[in-house]
Amino acid sequence: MSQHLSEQETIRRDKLNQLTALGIDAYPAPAFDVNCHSKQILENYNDAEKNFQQVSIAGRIMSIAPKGKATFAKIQDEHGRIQLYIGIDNICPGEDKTLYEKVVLHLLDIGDIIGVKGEVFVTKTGETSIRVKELTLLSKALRPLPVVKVKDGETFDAFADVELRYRQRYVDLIVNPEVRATFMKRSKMIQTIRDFLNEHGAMEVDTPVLQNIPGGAAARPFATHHNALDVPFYLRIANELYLKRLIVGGFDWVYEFSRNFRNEGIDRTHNPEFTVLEFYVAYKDYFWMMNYTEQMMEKIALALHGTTDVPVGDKIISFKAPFKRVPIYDAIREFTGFDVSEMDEAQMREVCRQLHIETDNSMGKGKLVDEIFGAKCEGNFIQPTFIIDYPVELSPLTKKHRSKPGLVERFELMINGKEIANAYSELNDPIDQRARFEEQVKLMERGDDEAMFIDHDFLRALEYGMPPTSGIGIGIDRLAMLMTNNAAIQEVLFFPQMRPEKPE
RNA sequence: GAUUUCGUAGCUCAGCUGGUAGAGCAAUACACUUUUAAUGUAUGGGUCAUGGGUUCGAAUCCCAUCGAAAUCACCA
Repeated sequence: MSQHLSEQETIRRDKLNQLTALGIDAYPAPAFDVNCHSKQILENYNDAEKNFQQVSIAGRIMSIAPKGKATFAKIQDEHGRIQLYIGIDNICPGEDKTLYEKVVLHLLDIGDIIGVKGEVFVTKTGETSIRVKELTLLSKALRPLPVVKVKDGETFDAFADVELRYRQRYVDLIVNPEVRATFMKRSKMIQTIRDFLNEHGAMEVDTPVLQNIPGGAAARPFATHHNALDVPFYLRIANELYLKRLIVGGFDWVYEFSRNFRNEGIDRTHNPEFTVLEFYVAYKDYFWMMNYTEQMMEKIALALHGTTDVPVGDKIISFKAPFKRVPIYDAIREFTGFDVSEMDEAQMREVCRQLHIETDNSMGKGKLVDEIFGAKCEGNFIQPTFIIDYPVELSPLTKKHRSKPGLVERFELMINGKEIANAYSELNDPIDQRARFEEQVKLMERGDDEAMFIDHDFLRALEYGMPPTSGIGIGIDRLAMLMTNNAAIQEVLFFPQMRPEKPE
């Protein structure tokens, strides 16, 4: 297959051939022993002590500026950038000046990965640098890297085209340090959560992604097919029903970072695959879960920012526990003036009409409440707020409220006007659960294409007895957006889904 | 899915009401052994997203297609 090459690509391939002709392997096999990183040197070098006199370091050339018989280059390793001073007499002490005159001056490019050995010193202009004594090419780059320059905090020629950045995330990561920082934060966030759960005795588990009956959420699944069994499978939309089976099985606290798949639109807050942390704790209820959740959120904010005040857009969000708790009907009353708590479906439909909210016949009472809340209330909860006590119609897997008829023991955690987590006192009454599933079937018959299927094995599990349990799902990508101050989910996913590109 | 905007050199962009493509960085060559967005001089680099149409003439106007972004709808 022939490939169209740009001028610069052709030149680099020619350089590769020249290197080969000089007997230099552009992709050598031997390990290159690294004994320090850029950051270690920059933070710890002491010019009086003359430490770091035998460093061995590797990285990617980010700039290279020949100045006659000396060349300045900057290499980037995982921890940052450091300047190299490559003097002809340092790397070519003998008669043969080929390495400098040919390789350094003509055959090395921005983007190449090299390993160097040498001593650290400070240049006249005060920049801690490495005087290179040995230089080894470790990998030749055949494509030119975008060259981003920064001066006085101002960035020039930023590699900023979002399509290119997402499709070629590797380039984005090389060239944009703040992108790298976002993903490091995301990783640290997940680590903090995992540590927090493990400290409290939770067990991390794995449950099926391929499911016969996609359950645990209201969403349209991806369908696939298993050839050997000749049966349809669905990619999971949630792992809830499997984790509850494990609670039945006798594990009292299980969690999973669940990659979920939903066959819906893509926009700046939706990717077809996304990550939800779900965990279930036996013998707890949703009040316990609210307490635990706010502690966890506070811990995450502290781990990532060193404070509970987190900047998000032009706002500061305080993750300081405790968070406000607002019953959903109170929220609706506050933002619409209507008390819908005692209304029937027809009255509620009239309220929707007055509020200019579109409804259709597939919507039951619970769905109408959800619509009103979504349209008029949700966006107002900027600071972390638990919205509690949802209508039973909306929550087929949730235990009925201990004292409020028609409601369930459920909360959603709203932050910056978006739902971040959803939790319940789990429904463990198998008779009630069967009735709720049957309600879902009726909704499906009314045309709700997101109503849940009956999962008979899950009912069977409940019939063996599940302890009272509280469970939660936390949108990890959404939380990462908040914690890294990014408005697009694509910014916190390494490889967001996009339409396939045309072949080059 | 709808609407709007965008797609020009490796990257970032300019190119007014149509006259046949330009800058900075990057690249190539030369000079320079402590530079800092290095500098100086010279040079090369483009099926202007793709395919049609209008026109004497299209990067520019029109249509379609592909890709992206924003807003909306649905959802987490």
